Amino acid sequence: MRVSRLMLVTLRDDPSEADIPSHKLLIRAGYIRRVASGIYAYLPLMWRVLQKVSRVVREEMDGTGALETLLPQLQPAELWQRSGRWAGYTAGEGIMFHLEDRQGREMGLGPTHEEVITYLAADLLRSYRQLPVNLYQIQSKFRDEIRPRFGLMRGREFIMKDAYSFHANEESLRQTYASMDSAYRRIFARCGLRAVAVEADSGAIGGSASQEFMVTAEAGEDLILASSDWSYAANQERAVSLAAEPIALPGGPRARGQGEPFATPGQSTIDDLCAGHGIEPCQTVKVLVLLACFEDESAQPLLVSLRGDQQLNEVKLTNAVTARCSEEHGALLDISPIDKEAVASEGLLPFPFGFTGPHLDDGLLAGSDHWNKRFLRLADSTAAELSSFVCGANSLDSHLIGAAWGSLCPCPESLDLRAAQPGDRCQHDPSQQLQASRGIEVGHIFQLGRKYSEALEARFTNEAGTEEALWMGCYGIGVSRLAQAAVEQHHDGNGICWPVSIAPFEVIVVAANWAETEQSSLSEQLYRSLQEAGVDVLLDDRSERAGVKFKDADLIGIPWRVVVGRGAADGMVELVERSSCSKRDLPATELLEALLPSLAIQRMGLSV
RNA sequence: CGGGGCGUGGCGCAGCUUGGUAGCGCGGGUGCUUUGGGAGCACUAGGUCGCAGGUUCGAAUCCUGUCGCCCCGACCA
Repeated sequence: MRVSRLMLVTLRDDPSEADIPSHKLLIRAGYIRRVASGIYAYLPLMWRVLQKVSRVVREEMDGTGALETLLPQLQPAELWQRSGRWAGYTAGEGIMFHLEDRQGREMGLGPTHEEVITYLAADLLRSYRQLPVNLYQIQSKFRDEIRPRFGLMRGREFIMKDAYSFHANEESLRQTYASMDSAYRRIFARCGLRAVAVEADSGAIGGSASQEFMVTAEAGEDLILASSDWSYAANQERAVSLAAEPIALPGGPRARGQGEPFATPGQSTIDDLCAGHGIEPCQTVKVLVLLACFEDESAQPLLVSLRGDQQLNEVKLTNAVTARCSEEHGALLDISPIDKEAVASEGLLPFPFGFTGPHLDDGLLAGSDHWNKRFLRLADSTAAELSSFVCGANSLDSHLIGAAWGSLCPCPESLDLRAAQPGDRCQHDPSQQLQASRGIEVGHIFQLGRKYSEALEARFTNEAGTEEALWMGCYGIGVSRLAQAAVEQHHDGNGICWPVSIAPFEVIVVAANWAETEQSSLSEQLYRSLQEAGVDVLLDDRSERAGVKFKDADLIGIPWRVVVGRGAADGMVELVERSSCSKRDLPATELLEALLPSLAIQRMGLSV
């Protein structure tokens, strides 16, 4: 390809719409253009990058025996209703674009394809003899993100590779999951990305085990907590850790564990309370009053007890509430704090906000119009383990000191609800501390189990001749996000430094002065011989000044530059490597033998 | 949705406080000179200042509404 024919439009200034380096560079270098919020056009250079990434993905997926397919993006609501996800994905903060067709039938634009693929599996998979199978596709996904961001990082339309596997038993699922894990590591390495695998929450997709692949980068949206040797790494929403040991409350339980009231006028926060009375936050139990809203329009008040120095992990809480209530009430749509206004509009007497204790009585809910009349009571284990503590007295301007579970009130169900923090001791090795780093999630693999196959009645006949639900896994890679993540990891002050394996072109031949016949004809000759050698080569045949061409070549990030300049008369050219800036002069006749071996190695990406 | 910010030639911005009919840099076109790190000079085209109302003799500027975009939180490949 010739640069003069490439519709290359580069920008000198950073675009105002972008903040992070990769987003700025992709726009400046003429790779993408925004069409609407979170919706981008992939210009010819970008499309070549995406095709190269896709090729790596295909090769590795095909290598595991997976089958490429293409599923509809327009999907009937019915399938989503059967899996129980329609309401969660369309109501409230749901992310599915949805519409009605001319007959009034509801449809959704696919944000993911578990429903469709399971529907097909139900139709096609009948016997254990057909299993396991793993189907994948590379196509655009649609998600009405609450906040699109950072160009291709979080778009509302983006390219994803999604795969779904079906198995006769859990062991087979684990094997495919493991082979996807290693395929993913090869894919990211081949694309030149430094990526790490971290434990993850399964989120709305559901299922049991799940692992995310993170490209480490400052601009990453996710917080990773990892031990210093990286033997443990997890997304913060999933991470577990050991909380600091509590300091025992002097005096232990008082008033037979009921706690002694003391006046705490206006001290409605942990900080105020502790500062006013010489108490440590870890000696207190704070009680969060929340409301969970469900698909069936029911609402469940929650009373969550946490040790005062700990923070709630909302993902863990959401999972806990879902596990306890979704069977009866459908999808959990939202959890939010209950405030004064909500209490009043529900026709209830005021709650003692700021002075709430875990013994708050269900009687407060008796007059409720819509809410469940009993609190769902949960406690983080750090709170449950306190032998005596300070907590709200459930009346204004008063707390209790020396309260104990059992005497004050029964200890609520105890589970892990706290957010792990950087600096916490690791569970697997208390001598190590968790450290924070940021990451861009480029892949996610799940063991789904039988959630979808049961909902959509995807069954097969096993060896014993009886029917059972298929075991499923699903495996995603954000292809367009991966491409931008590569820029985030590979750029410098002059522009992008693409890894050879996913660069739109591998080599650019730059004639310093196209008007000089010696330079232009030697350039043409090298261009042809590189093409014949199977190299993806770009020829800058523009009659721009050399400086402009060098700047553009650096900006768009072609890994190798061959400069045909003053030495052309003597048959000499200059070979420049973009990433290292290393330069060497050599006879044009030796270019191929100098370049091809390096290219052959670089095309394979990082060594795994 | 809550909080913050921004919409002015293709791109990046100034002008707005204190209303008087739009300017700078880059980019585009033509010509001459230049030619290895975003050239110089000259000429030139291109904007009803997001949109709709209102105030005013007069609005890019003041007021109201509305739309769009970006940033911080929940969502996720």
